[in-house]
Amino acid sequence: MALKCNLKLRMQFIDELNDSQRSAVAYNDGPLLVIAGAGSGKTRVLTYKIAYLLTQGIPAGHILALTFTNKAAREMKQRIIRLVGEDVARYLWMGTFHSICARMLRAEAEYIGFTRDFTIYDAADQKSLVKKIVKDLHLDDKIYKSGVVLSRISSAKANFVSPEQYAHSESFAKVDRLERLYKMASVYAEYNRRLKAANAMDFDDLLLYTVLLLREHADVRERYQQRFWHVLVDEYQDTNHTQYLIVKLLAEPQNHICVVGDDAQSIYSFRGATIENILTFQNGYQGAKLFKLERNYRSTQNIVNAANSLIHKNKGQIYKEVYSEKEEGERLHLTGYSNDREESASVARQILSLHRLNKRDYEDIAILYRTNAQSRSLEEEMRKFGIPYRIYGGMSFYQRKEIKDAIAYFRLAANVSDDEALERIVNVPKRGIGATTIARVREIALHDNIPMLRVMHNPEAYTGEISAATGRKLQAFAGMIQEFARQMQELPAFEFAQLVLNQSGLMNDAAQDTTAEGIDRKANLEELLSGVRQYAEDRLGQGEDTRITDFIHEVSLLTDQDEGLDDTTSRLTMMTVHAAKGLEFPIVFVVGLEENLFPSPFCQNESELEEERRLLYVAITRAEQECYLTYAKSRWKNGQINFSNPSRFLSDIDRRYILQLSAPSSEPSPWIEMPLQPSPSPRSLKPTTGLRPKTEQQTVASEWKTGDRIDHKVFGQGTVQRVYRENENEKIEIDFDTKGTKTLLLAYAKLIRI
DNA sequence: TGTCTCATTTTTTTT
DNA sequence: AAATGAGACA
Repeated sequence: MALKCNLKLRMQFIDELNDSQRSAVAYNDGPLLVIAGAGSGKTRVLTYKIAYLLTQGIPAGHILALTFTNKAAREMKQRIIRLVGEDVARYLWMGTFHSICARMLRAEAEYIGFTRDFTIYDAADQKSLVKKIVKDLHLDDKIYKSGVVLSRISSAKANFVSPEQYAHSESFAKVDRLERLYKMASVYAEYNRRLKAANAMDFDDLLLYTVLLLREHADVRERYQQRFWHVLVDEYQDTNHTQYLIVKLLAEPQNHICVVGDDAQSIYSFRGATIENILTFQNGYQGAKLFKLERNYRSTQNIVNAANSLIHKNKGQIYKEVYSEKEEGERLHLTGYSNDREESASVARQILSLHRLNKRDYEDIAILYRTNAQSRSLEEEMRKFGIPYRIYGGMSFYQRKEIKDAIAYFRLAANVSDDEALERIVNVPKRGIGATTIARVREIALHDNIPMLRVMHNPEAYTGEISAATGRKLQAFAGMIQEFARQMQELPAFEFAQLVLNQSGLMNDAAQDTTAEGIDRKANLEELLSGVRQYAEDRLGQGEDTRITDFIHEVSLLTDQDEGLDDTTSRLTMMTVHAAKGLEFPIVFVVGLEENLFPSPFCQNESELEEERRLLYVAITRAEQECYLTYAKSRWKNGQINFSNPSRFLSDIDRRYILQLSAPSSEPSPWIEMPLQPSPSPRSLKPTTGLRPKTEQQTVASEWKTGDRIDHKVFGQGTVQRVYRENENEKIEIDFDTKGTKTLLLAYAKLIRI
């Protein structure tokens, strides 16, 4: 068996690796730093490195590989399985820092004063907690804005700075003084205290507590050090100081460590990532060997050269000259438009033309932008032109209100101290427990230092503060949760989820609501149930029944990159540049290349500007064959028109590699007809966030009837032809006088009654 | 307590 | 343009 793998691998060594890649894979004499230029086969090196170690007889369970996304981990594992077979690769420790840390922390929870069912607070939980703290400490919420406070806390945690150290840190205090955040250290301390009281961690805590665990407990540390014979880290340029400490603690004392990264692609410093980790690697690991991968296998020469000319405007990087030996290729196309609508429309038109005339697959095309908000106008134009698309980011399934509510019930049953989950659902569906009551319960809980649920269990103890009538409601709720907590131990995940959705009234509440949203909510809850069932089935055969806690733990670490892409239609991809990291497409459009957008208006100092430049470098180097750059002279932003100049980065790119085009006329090219078929598939359309029913501004199809005159943002004025239902989505068919075409719009299409 | 209306704010990227 | 939050009122 081993021999067979060895042979197989050896053949692929010869076929698929170049000299530098091969040396990096086979080097086994100490710490290893691989600087891998864009498209130079970084993932391939890691994959082969791991496969190589496996064929050397290192058991999979002794190899730890840390990646940036769950998706990257999954894909790498698949590739390794293809090289060495599943039975060899199955036990690899492979995942994001966060998921691996969570796994260790749950196993060792009691060492750090948590239980193994601790909750991971998401961004919404964090925000609501910070708001409460700011209020309780009588601070001004205009100054202590939740976003600002959280980014300060996150930055402290990314640098492994405790609240005590924060209070004495001159560098943190200096920044805080500028923002008048004099009490930041107290807010941070209280925030941590309450997370711990709730048996909860935020994302940064997963890393931070792992360091504490390993540092404070020699027995645990040694156990893991003995488990991980080899530690490999992908995207090392985007790790923060806390992650550096984790890696160091795990890799010692043998330091069989291999990190791979590209300083030119470091784009997460806003999240605490520090390029220092890569720059000083050789100081931290004595005798570390450096390999550089400089040959780009992805893009044409023009694309690589253009990207190089851009990135060379940055100072302070590890010197490397990325080159391509592919064909010269087309120059980058640069086009300016008078406004964002024209930009979107022209991109859509060009994509339609690439598809129809050049026979390009939609799957081969991506549109990248700086901010998620830019997707909206692009989305409208794609629908107008009947181009199938997929948008990453924005609101995902697990962020929908009804799903978060359902999961909050699960969370509370699993962790009765989870006050954020409790506050979320204590009155959903309505139980007559209002804000005043909740505030009182919170106050008591805080004072007695117990979970809110405990207070609700025996309200008689607080007769002065809680009336008997209210007390009964609280007790009923607490009793229900207690019952859930009990059932959770006995029932398998799916049965439990079903029970909770029914007995909590969530499902019923959605079913009663016959508006389009109600129908959607019910469908989503059912989808959640089938998701739970699917999850449980996938894990069956491991012996035990899957519990709901396994499901929530997994879900709380999911990102929208990880969501099911089970449809097979060829679709155009739209995403932020950040989300595109690590991906590649034959054709890439980078839109919105303007001052005050890309680079972002928020960054003022030179180093932040350099990060934006690296971001554009990442964007351009996603392209294999063709790259289109666009900007608009004016753009809608916060309900206002903004005028701006082309991005300064455009002049950083050597003119030799750019083909500047004048904006085409806004009329459609004669050879491209408007599509006859309705474009969007229901799945790809997400309801607008926080859609409120029955307001004047937004409306749903069910509220329209045949003959209504309407005005649509894109299509202009028209008449409603008919309203009907299909696949749980209501559709409305409209005849637009101005265009003379019939078009289908989804229920959530934005319509204005005349 | 719940619902409706009006005013204010928004500044990016995400595990 | 749209989401959030505070205040009025039933």
